Amino acid sequence: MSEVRTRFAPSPTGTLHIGGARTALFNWLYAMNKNGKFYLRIEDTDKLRSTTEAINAIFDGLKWLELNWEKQVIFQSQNINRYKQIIDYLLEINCAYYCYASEIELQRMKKESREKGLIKSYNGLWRDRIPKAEDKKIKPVVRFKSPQVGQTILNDLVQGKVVVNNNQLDDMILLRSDGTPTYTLSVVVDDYDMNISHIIRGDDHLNNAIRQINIFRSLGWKVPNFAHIPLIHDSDGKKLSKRNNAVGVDEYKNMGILPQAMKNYLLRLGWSNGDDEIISENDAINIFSIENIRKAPSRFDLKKLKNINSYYLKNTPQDKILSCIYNLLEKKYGEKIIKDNLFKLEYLLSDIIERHDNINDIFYNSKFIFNKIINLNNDTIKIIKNSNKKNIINYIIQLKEINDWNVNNIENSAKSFAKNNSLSLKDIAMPLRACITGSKNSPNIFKIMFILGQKDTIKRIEKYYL
RNA sequence: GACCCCUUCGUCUAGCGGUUAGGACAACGCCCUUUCACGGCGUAAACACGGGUUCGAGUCCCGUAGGGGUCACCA
Repeated sequence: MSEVRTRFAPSPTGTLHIGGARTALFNWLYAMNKNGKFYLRIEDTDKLRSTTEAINAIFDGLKWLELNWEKQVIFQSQNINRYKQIIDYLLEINCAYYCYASEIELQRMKKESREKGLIKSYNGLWRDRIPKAEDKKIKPVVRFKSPQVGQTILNDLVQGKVVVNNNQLDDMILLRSDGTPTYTLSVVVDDYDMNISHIIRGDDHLNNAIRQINIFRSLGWKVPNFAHIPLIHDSDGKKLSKRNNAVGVDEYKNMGILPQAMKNYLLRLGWSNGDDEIISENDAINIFSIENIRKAPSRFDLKKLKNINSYYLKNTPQDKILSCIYNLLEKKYGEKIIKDNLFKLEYLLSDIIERHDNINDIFYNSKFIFNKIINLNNDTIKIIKNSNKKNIINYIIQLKEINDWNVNNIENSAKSFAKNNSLSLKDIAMPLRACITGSKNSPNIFKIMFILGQKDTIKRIEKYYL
């Protein structure tokens, strides 16, 4: 069997779209599964819309997801001459022709066919026509001679057998009037030149596949395997749009999602292996199969992504998570403050991770460790206001008497104080939490007091109780 | 409108002719508990509809309805 080669071929018009990321993932997994190769091709034939920022965004997104592509990246803009050469050949073998139809004529044709309920918008006017001198005032396009009788059959690896009557096929444009080749043609040429064995892409390309198959055949080239995967929808069942959704992978990165979680989530969207939910990268490579891709589109669910993220957060080595947070801390605090207090974060990290489902929240809820001054919010103001001041002041005295400052002693002191004063532990713990962390939620407050140290702890309490 | 594709709990899905229709997320409840989480236990929740085929249909076939995609000198 020949080598499996897949490709991800985005057009660089924005960020790496989440749907594109999944397409890339599937292509990558399939190639890895078959011990094949995964290529990246930038479809930048539309120079107006393609930007270098967008190209870099694609690189960055794929790198973040660790979907490694073959070193050689193909840029379609660099293959223009090759495409033209193929178009010339198609012209030569009478599989393509010049079309001199004017814009007005084209519009009329389109209108007519709409009225008749036809799918074609071009009626083949110039198929067998020889241009007169006056026709040549118009810069022609080159059109493909689509077969007009019979059927074109696509045996799609996901969609199954798709049959289209050829009388519905348009003579699509291969070369624009400005002399640049179109997507439909470039894709075919590149996929052939790159020796792509499996084309895995969104099913919005399903109709294109039928047309492209005919180009492959005209050229006498072997038609690759197609797998058209369903699109990802938003929570309303519509195509994901920027308007209501975070659509770029960079947005999820900034949200504090781990790439492993993103990949795991994307993998399970439309693909499954029994009841497996958490799938390691190695397992994914081993068990991935196109047969298990569903045909129906699936909706994007941020809650589930976050749930998976929290799983990966808990199961990723802590130093890795620490380095993610470190980047955020560095922007907020100087290096010195971080250095002096990092051991405290390290001590509390697993307790903090347990409480949150993304890096940002972990960072946000670690700030009390580094902040010199603890500010209160509405919740904590209320807690302190409703607490018994005298009790806390008395408790501070007891705190000062602790000789061996460790978690057990601190906790026991609070418990015995509560007991001796007929209070519940909550009556002590909550006010402490409020003035020590500035929040009504936190990890075990006694662990926090321990790692902050006796002096700082008492200082923080006294700020609001003296 | 035409063509193509799709349809199991709210969501992601298992199921490949005989199941009390399973799991996960979310929701809700209880337990644990200094808070929030984690964890544990539990509740509620689905085969779009109508015809066939069959002893038997979520599973096969045909309609209907609904949803999606495509109909560019964009990719």
